[in-house]
Amino acid sequence: MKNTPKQPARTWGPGLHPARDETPKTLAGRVAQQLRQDIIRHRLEPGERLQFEKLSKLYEVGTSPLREALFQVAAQGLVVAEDHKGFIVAPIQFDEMLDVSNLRANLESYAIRGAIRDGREEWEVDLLAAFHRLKRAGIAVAADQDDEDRRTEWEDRHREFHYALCKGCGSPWLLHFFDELYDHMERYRRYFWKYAERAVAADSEHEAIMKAALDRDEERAATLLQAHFQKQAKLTMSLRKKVERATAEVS
Amino acid sequence: MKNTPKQPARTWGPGLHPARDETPKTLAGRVAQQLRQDIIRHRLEPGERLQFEKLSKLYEVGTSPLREALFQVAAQGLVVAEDHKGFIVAPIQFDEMLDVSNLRANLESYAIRGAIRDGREEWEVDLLAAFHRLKRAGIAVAADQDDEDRRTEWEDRHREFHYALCKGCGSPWLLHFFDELYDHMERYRRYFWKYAERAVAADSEHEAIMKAALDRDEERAATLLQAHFQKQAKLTMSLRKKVERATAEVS
DNA sequence: ACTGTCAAGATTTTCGAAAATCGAATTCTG
DNA sequence: CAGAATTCGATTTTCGAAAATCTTGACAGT
Repeated sequence: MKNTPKQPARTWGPGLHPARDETPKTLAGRVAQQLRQDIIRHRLEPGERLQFEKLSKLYEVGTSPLREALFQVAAQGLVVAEDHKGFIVAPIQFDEMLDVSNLRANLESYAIRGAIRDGREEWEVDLLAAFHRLKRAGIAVAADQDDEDRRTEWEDRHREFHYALCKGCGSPWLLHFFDELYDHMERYRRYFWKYAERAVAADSEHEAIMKAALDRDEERAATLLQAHFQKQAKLTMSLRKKVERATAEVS
Repeated sequence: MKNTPKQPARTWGPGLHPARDETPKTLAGRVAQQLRQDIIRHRLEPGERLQFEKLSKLYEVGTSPLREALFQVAAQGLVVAEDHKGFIVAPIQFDEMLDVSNLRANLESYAIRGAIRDGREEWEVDLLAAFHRLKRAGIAVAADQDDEDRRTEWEDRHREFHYALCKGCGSPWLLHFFDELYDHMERYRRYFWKYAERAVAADSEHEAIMKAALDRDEERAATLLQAHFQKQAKLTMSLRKKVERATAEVS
């Protein structure tokens, strides 16, 4: 028996995904993560120019890893690259936000249907746990609306809850797209924090969706999820006007 | 009136997309395109290790642009990166192919519905033109099944046809995902060319879909599109077995 | 006053060598 | 002899400087 398989002996990497949780061992990777965070959290302003000299000092790395990091984040759309002109933080565009929201609605509906059909017990358990954590975080936020850390905590739990909903579908590509889209959505949500007086908890909606999912009721779950997104979209649209007035004053 | 808008004066890049057609002005970008092509067209084998020295000679560039190119393509999933271990060409995984196919079915259905609702006359015209070109390319392929160039031509037209279907939906993000997924799908399709005796033209299906779209019949168009994908999936599943037998013999 | 050309300055992109990391073979230890 | 620690060669990653490109502003011509 000859040992010459066409595929390499060890099935190297995963199919995809840098695996969200594990920290990169390389400088470029670490900088990429920091960049993502700094953009989503608005430490870097939308449309801001990202010059190598500045970033090099800020993150304390040379140009090579910095450049690689920028390309990684650019592939995700959080920064925009133009040849020989440099990089900028992706500008805020409300139309894009709507686009992202709509796509998420479609994608997550599709995912939840798949999960309800194929999801195993592990999926159910994880989902339940994720909701529990989301609920607790929601209570904490309600207690003090202005606590940045609590909102961040809630934001993380919120992501994990939606992720848990989708996870059972067993589609790596879908989960990959989920990650990309969610980052953008979070950026927009945080952008609104500055203008919205109160956080919209909507935990009851989340609970209803979860219950439908655990009941294995495809139609109900998908419908509720769609409604969830639609409501959110309407809310942000109304905020949009407020923001546009506010920014109009500035200029 | 003070000139200090928060957003930069010129609305720099587009929201997204390196714009498929235009050739990059930078070495890194060019190499990235070549890499994509070489992977999709199987000039580089699935699972093959991509060492800097080799690629550096092959593409005649230094390590910096090469590295950047690899990251760009890795973000797309055509190569897999692992820290301090290097890059490999993404392995062929039939499960992934199914995943990609299913997601495409969902995404393109969603897109075509949007296009039928919102698509303007320009969309209709482009779609018609795309189909015409696809048809001609199909005839050329039928005349000589083994002509590599004709199959490539058909493949390009096929992509453009499906793209034209989706384009009217006006969702940049969806079109972005379309691009990513299609590249992978094409790679798998080309992989099968080695094992399939005859190309499956299925132009009649394409025509039916187009007509439904031009009739602005959402349901019919979406249903036909879904069926189109389902049929394709079944076909490839049967080929899969054949391929697995063939590769089993090799090892 | 308007337009186009050209040089200077600033910035990005690329190269080539140095540093860091990994995997495997080798040596040391119990 | 088994298992842990170590050294070595190969490869990736990073740095710093050189080359290429773009932008700005001055200047000349119409």
